[in-house]
Amino acid sequence: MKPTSTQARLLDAAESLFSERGFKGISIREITEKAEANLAAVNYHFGSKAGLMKALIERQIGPLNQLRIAELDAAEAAAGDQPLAIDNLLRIFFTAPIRHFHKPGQKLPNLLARLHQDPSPEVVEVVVSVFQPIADRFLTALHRSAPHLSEAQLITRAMFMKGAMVHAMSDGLVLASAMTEGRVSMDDPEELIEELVQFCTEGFRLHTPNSGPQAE
Amino acid sequence: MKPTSTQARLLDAAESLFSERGFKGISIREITEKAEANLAAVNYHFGSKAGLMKALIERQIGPLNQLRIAELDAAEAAAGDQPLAIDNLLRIFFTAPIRHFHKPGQKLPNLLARLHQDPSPEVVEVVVSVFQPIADRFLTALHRSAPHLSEAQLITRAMFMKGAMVHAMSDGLVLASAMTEGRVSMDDPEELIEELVQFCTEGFRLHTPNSGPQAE
DNA sequence: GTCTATACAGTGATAGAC
DNA sequence: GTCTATCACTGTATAGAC
Repeated sequence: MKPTSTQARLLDAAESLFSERGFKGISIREITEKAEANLAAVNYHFGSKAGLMKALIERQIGPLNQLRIAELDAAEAAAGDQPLAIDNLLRIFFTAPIRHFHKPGQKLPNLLARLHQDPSPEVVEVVVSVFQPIADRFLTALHRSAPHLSEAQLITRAMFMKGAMVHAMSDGLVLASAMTEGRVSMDDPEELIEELVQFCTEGFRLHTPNSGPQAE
Repeated sequence: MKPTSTQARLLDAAESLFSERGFKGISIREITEKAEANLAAVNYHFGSKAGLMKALIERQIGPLNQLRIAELDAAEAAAGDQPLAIDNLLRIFFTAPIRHFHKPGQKLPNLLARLHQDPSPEVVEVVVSVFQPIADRFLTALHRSAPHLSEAQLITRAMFMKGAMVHAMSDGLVLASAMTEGRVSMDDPEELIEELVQFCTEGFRLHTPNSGPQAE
């Protein structure tokens, strides 16, 4: 099985292996063996193991983020001067990645979830470069859609939202699957999207005092 | 600096090093060097690198979970037959760990967040053994407090909740800090607890149809 | 029991031949 | 573009000192 280029075979092999066992859990010897390439091929084509990971992440996430930004642009154009309703905004944010990744056997979200928490500078650099633009774009829109929140509240709740999404998508959900012993929590992506949209929308709508103990 | 036992020095050194750079990111040699112990000390006292991590996690999390379960027991006893209000239940769940960990320089939550996503069997075993009991306990209570939700909805939203909490606690929040460039989202733990309680309470209260597209 | 030195197979990376 | 040889490093195991 060597119908494709060495680069493509390396990317495919690395994607499935990293997704299964994590970045640090896979050796480039395993990758090159599965891809039927030489040990040095990774460094030749991608510069390093981290470079290979960055390439495969961008291959998957790049188009997805382009799609999300295009949909947000369209929705904002249609709304004119009006800010988007929070649930519409969140639906745009969640739909593309969940539809794309929420399939049986798709393990890349697990890898992404782990990368979001990885402190090594090489990994941080990749994650920031891939997700920074889309995060900025949605935070700005969210700020317009939820003007009742202080900046600290907005960022905090955006963290809650990101945590909920990342967690829900990484099917491994190691604890969850161990906890629930195989009872899948939700297998229809459309249902998961809607649950997540509703859950977070309510959270963003809430208007709470933003500091200190004070009576209502 | 060798006032304490070798075991204690190893635990302290490993905790700070793992928290900074992750489980796989730190070598036994670095740990034993910082602890002024011999390379083989880790394997002698803890059996393996994973055994050392398990010991330090249990040292920190064990008492915290005991406290949470005691508080839940007390609240349920006080409520008699009545299920607890969702916000009270969540407040008990969040308060102890956030008060304990939400301090400047405290990086253990970052490690815990990463461990929750780590696929290696050795790590999964530790995480499950430490968090399974408390997860079961709270899921049961949550089921009583939110009887309007199907089991799939309950588990799904519990995942959202866990994701939000874990994400909010791991201050690194690599993306967040990069995204917001140092603007701390929320430094008062009590404020963070209350934001998280309110955010998730609204999410659990929601009553949505639990399958298929159907008009309201 | 506790600790030490050392050996072993595995890792990512690289220089240089082809 | 590919390959081999080699480097410094990793976690682990064990023999033996105290």
